[in-house]
Amino acid sequence: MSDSATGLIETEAGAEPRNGERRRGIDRVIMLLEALLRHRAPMRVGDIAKMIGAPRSTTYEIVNSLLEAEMLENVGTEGYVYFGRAMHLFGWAYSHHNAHYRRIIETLDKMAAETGETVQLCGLRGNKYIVLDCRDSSGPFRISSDVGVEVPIPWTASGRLLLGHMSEEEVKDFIPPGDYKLPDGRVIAPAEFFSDVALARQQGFSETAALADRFTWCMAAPIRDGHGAINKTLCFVLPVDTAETRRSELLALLCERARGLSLAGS
Amino acid sequence: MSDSATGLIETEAGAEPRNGERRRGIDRVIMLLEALLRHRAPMRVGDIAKMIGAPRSTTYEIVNSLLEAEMLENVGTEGYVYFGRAMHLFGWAYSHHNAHYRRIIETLDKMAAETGETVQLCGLRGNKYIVLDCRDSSGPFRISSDVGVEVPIPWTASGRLLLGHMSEEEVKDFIPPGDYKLPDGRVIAPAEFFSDVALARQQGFSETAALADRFTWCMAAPIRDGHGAINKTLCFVLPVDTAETRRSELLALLCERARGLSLAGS
DNA sequence: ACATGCTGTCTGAAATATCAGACAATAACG
DNA sequence: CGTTATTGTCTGATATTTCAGACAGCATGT
Repeated sequence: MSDSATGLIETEAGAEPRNGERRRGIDRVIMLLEALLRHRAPMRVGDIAKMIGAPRSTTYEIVNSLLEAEMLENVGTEGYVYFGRAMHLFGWAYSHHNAHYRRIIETLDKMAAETGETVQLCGLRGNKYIVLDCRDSSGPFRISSDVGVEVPIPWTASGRLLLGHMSEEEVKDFIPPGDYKLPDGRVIAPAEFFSDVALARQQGFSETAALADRFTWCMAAPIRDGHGAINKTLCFVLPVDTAETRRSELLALLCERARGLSLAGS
Repeated sequence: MSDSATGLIETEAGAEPRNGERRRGIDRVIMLLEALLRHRAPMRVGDIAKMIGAPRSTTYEIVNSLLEAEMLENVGTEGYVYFGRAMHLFGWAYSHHNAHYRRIIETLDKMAAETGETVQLCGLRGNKYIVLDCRDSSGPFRISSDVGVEVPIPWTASGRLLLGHMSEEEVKDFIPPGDYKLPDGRVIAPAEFFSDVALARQQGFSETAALADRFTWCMAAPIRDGHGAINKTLCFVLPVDTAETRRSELLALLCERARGLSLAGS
C-alpha cells in the first residue's frame, strides 16, 4: 500500500487492455464493482481508474453516478469509496427471493447457533472456489473468511466435492496448473487431487486437514440440486486440533443437514 | 400509460420521461436495478423495458451485459430475470466492511436467537422508511417484511425516532402529505404524529400498536452514531396480543442492546 | 383461417458519452 | 524553495452506443 501504484493493476480477465480502446460505461461499471470486490477495501478514485484501466475523467464520472444511486458510498473523508447501501438491498433481494436459498440460510443460522462453530456455504465461480455465505464461530478462536473471495479449488474440501461430476480429464483441463500450489509453497500432486475428488464423490463428503493453512480442519458435505448435481456445499471450518469424537459428531450433523437441503432428484 | 400494461409504469423519481430522449447506459442500469428492487420478483425483459421507459432493444442489450456479469440471473425458463449472485457478494462486502455494521448484525442474530421474535434494523432512504436487515421470528406466527421496501415514515415506530432531530416544521416539509394515510384508509393527524415524534425523542424509544396492520405491535430503539444522531433503529415486531409483561421485558432488552450499539458521542 | 400479442435479434443513423488532456489546488519531499 | 504527485473539474472532438423500427418465430384467441 505504501508504494505508488505498482501491483495495483491486476490483469483483467478476458479484457484486452489494448490502448486507445473505448469502452462502454456499463462495462466499466462491472469492472469497477468486480475490482472493488477483489480489493476488499475502500479505494480512491485514482486507484480504481488504474485498476480497471480507465481514464480518470471517465472514472470520476462513473463513480459519481454510482454514488448518487447509493451503489457506492464515500468512506472516510479522504475520497475513498466502497460499496453502498443499495448493494446491500439488491444482495438481500437476491438471497431471499428463492425458497431454497432461504432454507439454506436458516440452516446456516441454526447450525452456527447449535455448534458455535464457523459454518460456510460454498460454491464455484468460474474455475475458482468461493464462500457464498458464512456464520463465523462465536468463540475466541475465530477463523474468518471473506465471502466472495476467489480461492484455488484444490485448496479446499468443498472444491473436491464440487468437481464430483467431472471426469479426471475434465478436472485436469478445468484447474489452472498454478492452482495446485498451496500458499506455503507445497504443491499438491494432480494425481493425488484426482483421487481425492473420486474419494469425495464416493464418500459423499470431504475433509482436509491443515491444507490451505496450518490451523484449520475443514469438512464439507454436498447440497444437491433437482438433478442430483452438486452446486453448493455446506462446511465446517474447525480448529485443526478439534478432538476426533467431536469432529465425527459434527461431520454427521453436517451430512445430515446437507442431505436435508438437497432437492429430491426429480 | 394508455396501453395494456397499465400500472406497470411506476413514475420514475426525478426522471423526466420526455420522449425521444436518449439516456446513458449507466443510468439505465441504475433504473433497472431499482425497478427490480421495487418489484421484488423476477421480471421479463419486456416488462422491465416498460417499467424503466427504455426501448426494448436497449433493455435486451443491458440485461445481457448484466447477466454475463452475474449481476442478474435467469429465473425459470420463461425469460424471467432477477438479481444475480454477484449482487449478493457486493452486498455482503458492503455489510461487513465496517466494524460497526458487523456488530449490529451480530446483535441482531443474538437477539433473534434469544427471543425467537422478529428483529429488524431500520433506517431512512430519502423520505421513506426501509428495513435494512432482519431476522424473522422462528415461530409459526411469522411476520415477514422485506428488506429494502420503501414504506411511509408515519406508519412505523422507527420512523418516529428517526425524525427526532427535526423540528416540527422540518418534519412537516419532509413527509409527503399522502404518507399520513394508512393502508386501511385511516389517516393519522399530522399534529398527533408530531407529538409522537416528540414523545419518542423524550422517551428514547417508540411503540406502535396495530398501526400499519392490525396484527403487529412494533417497538423501536435508537442506535446513535458518533455525533449522537439517530441513523438506524433496532426494533421488534411482535404479535399485537403479546402479554404486557413480555412486552416490557423485550422493550428493556431492545433499549439496552440499542444503547450498546450506539457509538459514544465523541 | 386470421388477427393480435409477445419475444429475441438485427440493422443503420444520429446523438452523445467516453476519452485525452489541460487546469488549478493541494500535498509530500528533499 | 523548487520538484513531483496527487485530486477533482472542465473542455471539445470523435468513436460509439443508444435508439427506432423491422423481422421471424411462437404463442394465444376468435
